[in-house]
Amino acid sequence: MGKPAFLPSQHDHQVCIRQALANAKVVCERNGTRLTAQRQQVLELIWQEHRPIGAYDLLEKMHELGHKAAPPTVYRALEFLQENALIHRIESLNAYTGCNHPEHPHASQFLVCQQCRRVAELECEAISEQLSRQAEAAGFACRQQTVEISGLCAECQRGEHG
Amino acid sequence: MGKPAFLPSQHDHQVCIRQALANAKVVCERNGTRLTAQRQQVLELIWQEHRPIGAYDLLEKMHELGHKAAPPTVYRALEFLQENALIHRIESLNAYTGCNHPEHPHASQFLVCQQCRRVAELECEAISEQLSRQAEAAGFACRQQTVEISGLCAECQRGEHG
DNA sequence: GTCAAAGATGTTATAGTATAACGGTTATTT
DNA sequence: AAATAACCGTTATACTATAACATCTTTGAC
Ligand SMILES: [Zn+2]
Ligand SMILES: [Zn+2]
Ligand SMILES: [Zn+2]
Ligand SMILES: [Zn+2]
Repeated sequence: MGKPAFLPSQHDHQVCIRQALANAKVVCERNGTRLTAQRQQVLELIWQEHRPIGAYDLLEKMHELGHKAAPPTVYRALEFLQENALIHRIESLNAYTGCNHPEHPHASQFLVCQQCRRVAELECEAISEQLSRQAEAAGFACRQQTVEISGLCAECQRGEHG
Repeated sequence: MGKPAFLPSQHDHQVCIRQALANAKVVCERNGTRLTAQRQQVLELIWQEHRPIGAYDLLEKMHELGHKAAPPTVYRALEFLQENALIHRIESLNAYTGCNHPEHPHASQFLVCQQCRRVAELECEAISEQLSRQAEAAGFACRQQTVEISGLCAECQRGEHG
């Protein structure tokens, strides 16, 4: 039994952040890409919570930290982080969230809570393979999967988030 | 064996359009909603091709037809058509496409060709149920599924679209 | 038929998301 | 050190979507 998809609200999130940064360094080293201070800052801001965050909210947080950046700055960092599989874009929210297992390629499925807006990343091969199979049955060559499920997380079903 | 997911480029698309309009009338009647001239025009424009179309492209087409509309006009029509399950929004494209079976509720999966930009709508219960099951296993109450697969359709794999 | 309520549309302005283009700086390689 | 490539700053602009308020139309009750 692995980790639950949604970690409890009260988990030690500093561990998540530290792990994410450590992973990022390894991944970039392996990829021969540069995790510059700016890119790392954006990644850290994304990992502040298990909630996707929009580009302009990131921008605002950077301003609060005294880093006067313009939109292209944050979009470039986002592009880099996506290319290095360190973050995912949640299409249904126009927002970005940290990847849980950036060290290996994978197709994810996202559970998006409509109440608390937290996101959980599933990595269910049965689903991704079934999708690929159905696509191939239609003669379609699958390149990328976007799977996002909206609903209510367990805590929100119990009314723990108002 | 039902229809193929992607109809051949050369099929008689007038049949698709007529069928879509006939379906729309039935659905709205049943729902007690009004398919006004404007809403019908937007639906027709969406059904001009099996390609998702953006709101502002719709707007432009309406202008070409002499209908001087502003963005809220088209967005309202899109909202109505979505509420009546006559169209779907493709999140990964910010675009809209006609629904193939608006007469019954369903969870769809979309195949989006990156080359010719056509879209096919699958309605595979095995997939939607497996997604629901996985979500529930994580304690998540599933309300809506967004499943979009990017890749190459059969014709484009054969180089038929440049 | 009249009238009130609800629904639909028109209009203007603005919010939110993303990229183009160009120039300058920093890091890496030769 | 010079050449190259990668990265970053800056300005402007494109693209997507909604807020707010006025007007018109349809519907249903009386
Ligand atoms: Zn955490
Ligand atoms: Zn929640
Ligand atoms: Zn057709
Ligand atoms: Zn194609």
